[in-house]
Parts: sequence; structure tokens; C-alpha cells
Amino acid sequence: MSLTFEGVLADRSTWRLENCSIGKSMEVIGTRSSMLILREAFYGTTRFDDFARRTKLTDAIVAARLKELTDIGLFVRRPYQEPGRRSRYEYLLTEKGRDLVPAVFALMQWGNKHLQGDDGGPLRLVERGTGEPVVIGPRTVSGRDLELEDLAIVAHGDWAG
Amino acid sequence: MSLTFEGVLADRSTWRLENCSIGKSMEVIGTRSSMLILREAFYGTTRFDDFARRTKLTDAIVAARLKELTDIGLFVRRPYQEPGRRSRYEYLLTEKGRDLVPAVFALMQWGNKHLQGDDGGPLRLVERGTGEPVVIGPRTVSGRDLELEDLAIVAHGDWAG
DNA sequence: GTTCTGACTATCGAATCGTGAAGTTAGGAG
DNA sequence: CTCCTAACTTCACGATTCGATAGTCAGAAC
Repeated sequence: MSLTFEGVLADRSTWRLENCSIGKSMEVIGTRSSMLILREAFYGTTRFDDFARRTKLTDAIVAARLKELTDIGLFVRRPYQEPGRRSRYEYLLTEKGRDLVPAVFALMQWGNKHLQGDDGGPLRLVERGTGEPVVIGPRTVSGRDLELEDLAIVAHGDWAG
Repeated sequence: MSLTFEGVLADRSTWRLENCSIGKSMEVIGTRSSMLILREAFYGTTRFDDFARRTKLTDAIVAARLKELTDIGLFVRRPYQEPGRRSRYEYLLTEKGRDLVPAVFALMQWGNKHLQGDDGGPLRLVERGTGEPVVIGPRTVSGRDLELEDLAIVAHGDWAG
């Protein structure tokens, strides 16, 4: 019914979780507005007013969130200039930001399946070119798909394989 | 630099996102406490006080969150009885709850890489038995790993492949 | 019947999140 | 020099989140 613990973690009653990465991540990006802004960034949006219009968040929230996400290092703020226009800033995803693709689209995948009607929501994620459906989930580095029961947690440096 | 839109979505300026699954998901489970409780559930926790102790959330929050998540259908509340003890309730993950495995562990994966020190945090996700490292990310149903640039969005019923 | 314990509920306060509306600022267009 | 616009900032407000602390309640143990 759940995953297993290996090595020193095997007895769940003997340890508690400090420095949990899930909790830390949620403190950093655990708001609806952050996720919507990231969604737009993955969709190619780079400019302030496009973020605001497309997410339907208010200016104030978008400004606060972009500043926050930039400070954290998910975006870089870079000046740009269209010909005959004044210079502006655009917000470009860093690698740290792009590494959130699995997290954000996993939420989309779950929402499509469980929060939308029978049609599964308005949008589908597919492979570019082939149109083959895309799924997000755990797998080994050698490519095998895994279920919850196939997973195990090990402590750093504690290899029980 | 980002994913592409196919079919009727190709011109990003002509449409806006209604009923976004990401937004809906975040409204339902977008709190730190929800994620921590789900983490514990994936780790095998089923009882109220274990949730409270292991997540270090207060009783009040855990009670509120468990009720919420049960109402939504991520948990079922089932009576159980240990021999010589009074009957209690336990909280068991439904399929809807287990389908959040990619979302929750994607956050863990990201936090391990970007929010922890050089050691990458205390815990690692591996395959049970083999100990092979596990990664969470997008791939085609035929098993190819994908980058952000390999992804495309299509409207439901609009197959442009 | 008293005690103990697991599973909650109640109240308070601080911080954060979000909306709406209005104001500011820099710089090219005319 | 004035207008316009993108990119913000500020303010007022309500809702939600979470921690801390304390209290309740049911039922087996004794």
C-alpha cells in the first residue's frame, strides 16, 4: 500500500524528517500564483503584462511574485528593446526554473484526470511532432515505469540495494 | 526555449486559459500542510497522531486538512480496531490520492537538487530491491524521456500531430 | 469509578495570499 | 512639451494558513 524504507530508515518510529525537501519546496513555490506564472513561463511568456493578462492575476501579485521568483533564481530579469521602443525587462527561466517542469505538469496531469469533467479538461500534453501522449511519473534511470509500491527511500550515503 | 502550441492554440494571442488544471489543483492541494500529509501517507502513515507527529503540524491543522482531503476524495476514513483497544479511524489513500505521487515527489526531487546543500538533502528515491535511482519527469507512453522543448500542447479533440 | 490515551475541537494571534482600484515612472511618439 | 503605455507601486480589505495553547470526549484498563 505504500513505499518502503531501506537501511537505517527501516524502522519508521526511530526517525523524524528534518529538512524535508517537499516542505522547503512548498515554502518557496507553494502558491497558486507561483504555479500559474511558471505555467505561463513554460508556455513561452516573458513579459510582465503578458503574465498578468494570461494568468488573470492582478498586477500587484504578478509584480510581487516575479520579484520573489527572480530573487530565488527561477527567473533572470534581462533588459530587451524592440526596435523603436523603449527598453524593457523580460523574465527568462533559468535551469532551476525549468527543473520545475515535472512538478507543474504533474499537477496539470492530476487535475485533468480528477478535477475536470469526463472530457479531462481543455488541454493535453503531447510530444512535439509526433503528437504522442505524454505522461509524468517516476521511473528508473534505465527507463522502467514505477508504481508507489516499487519505490524505496534511502538515507543519503546509506545504500541498501 | 519553451514548449509549442499546436492546432487552434498556435496563436497564443487568440486564447486565454479557462479551467486551468494547474490552478484547480493548487486550490485543492496547494498548501504546505497538504503536501506534507500526502508525503506521510505515501510513506505509509494512516493514523491521526502519526500524521501530526511526523509532519510536525499542529493537531488543529492536521484535523482540518485530513477532513478536507477526505471530503475531496484523496483519503477514505475507515474504522479499525486493534485487539483490546477501542475502535479508531484510519486514513487510507484512494487512487485519486495515489495519483499525486508524481506531483509530490517531483517537488522532493526539485528541492533535493536546488534547495539543499551540496549533499542534496537527507533522502533519496530509489527502486525497491535494485536501489537504482528514480527520476520523475515527462516521457511518451512509448518510453522516451522529453525536455521542455519536446513538449506540445493541443486542445482537447484537436489533434495536430 | 477513576485514569489514560487517541482523536479530535476551540480560540487567539501573526503572517501570507489574493482582489480591486488608484497612483507612479520612464521613455519613445507625435 | 505633452500624450501614451508598459511596468510597476501603494493602499485598503477580506480570506486563508499556520503555530501555540487549552480543552473535550469516548472508551478500554484497572
